[in-house]
Amino acid sequence: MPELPEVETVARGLERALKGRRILSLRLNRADLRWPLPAGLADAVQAQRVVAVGRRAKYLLVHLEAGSVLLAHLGMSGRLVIGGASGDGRHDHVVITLEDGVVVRFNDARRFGLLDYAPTVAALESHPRLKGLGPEPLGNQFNGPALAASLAGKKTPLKAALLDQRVVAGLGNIYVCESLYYANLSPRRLARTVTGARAETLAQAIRDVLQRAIAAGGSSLRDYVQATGELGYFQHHWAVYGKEGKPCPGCDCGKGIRRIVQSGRSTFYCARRQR
DNA sequence: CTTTCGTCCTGACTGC
DNA sequence: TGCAGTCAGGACGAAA
Repeated sequence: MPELPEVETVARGLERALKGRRILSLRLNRADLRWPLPAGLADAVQAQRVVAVGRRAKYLLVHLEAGSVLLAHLGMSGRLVIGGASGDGRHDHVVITLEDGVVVRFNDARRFGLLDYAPTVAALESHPRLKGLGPEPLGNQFNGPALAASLAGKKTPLKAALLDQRVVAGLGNIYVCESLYYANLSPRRLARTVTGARAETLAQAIRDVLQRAIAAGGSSLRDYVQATGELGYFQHHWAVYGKEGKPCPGCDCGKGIRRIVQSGRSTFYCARRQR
């Protein structure tokens, strides 16, 4: 489940493999992707050199020399596999061939992911998929007061608010659970009650959790480039996510980590520590 | 306007 | 061993 740290890790690995290389072709293998490729995408990227690979929220941004940008979202199961075929190739929906024999496959069994395109960097800002996204949690715009302002008046549970990409961009179920744990805040708390020092603590917890995860992902970059496409981020150790019934690592309450369902998604938390 | 909910998709897992 | 059933989740659009 790629969230911000995983996408950041992929972006760094991709940049290392693609930067400076020219795209020779982009081939679509199946027409029934959930979000069809933009018309003319293959022609638009043809013969373009990759100048950089970046990230906005959970979107990968492949910057091309003409100033255009190829966007990729990995959804739940999406991967960008560098090199050999991924598995039996059944889910290699898009294959991009570059100079020097470099091949990137957009492989996505569940097809929740997507590719998109912005003709210019200026258009990127107002691209339908990026417009309306909240601040980057690791950027300068994100801090306690900004987070409190976004949560002000919100009657939804804090958990749901943090999953809203308009509030803060790039968090998914895992890192929301982890951040709330380290901030000692209950996922059930009304979002609008998070102000002042609480918002400051939460903003800092979000940044810390993400930075630690990126650091861990960075150490497995070598694995990422392998033909298997494995990222290694499944080996992350979480404090609460997926830990139902396990002891809370931060207190001796004995009741352990609880799992509840909010908005149809699992939430993991310590009911004693998180208030 | 805000908020909630259903939809999509299939591999991995559970239980009989 | 086999098979049916359940679960996971991001983005989006419809409904409330």
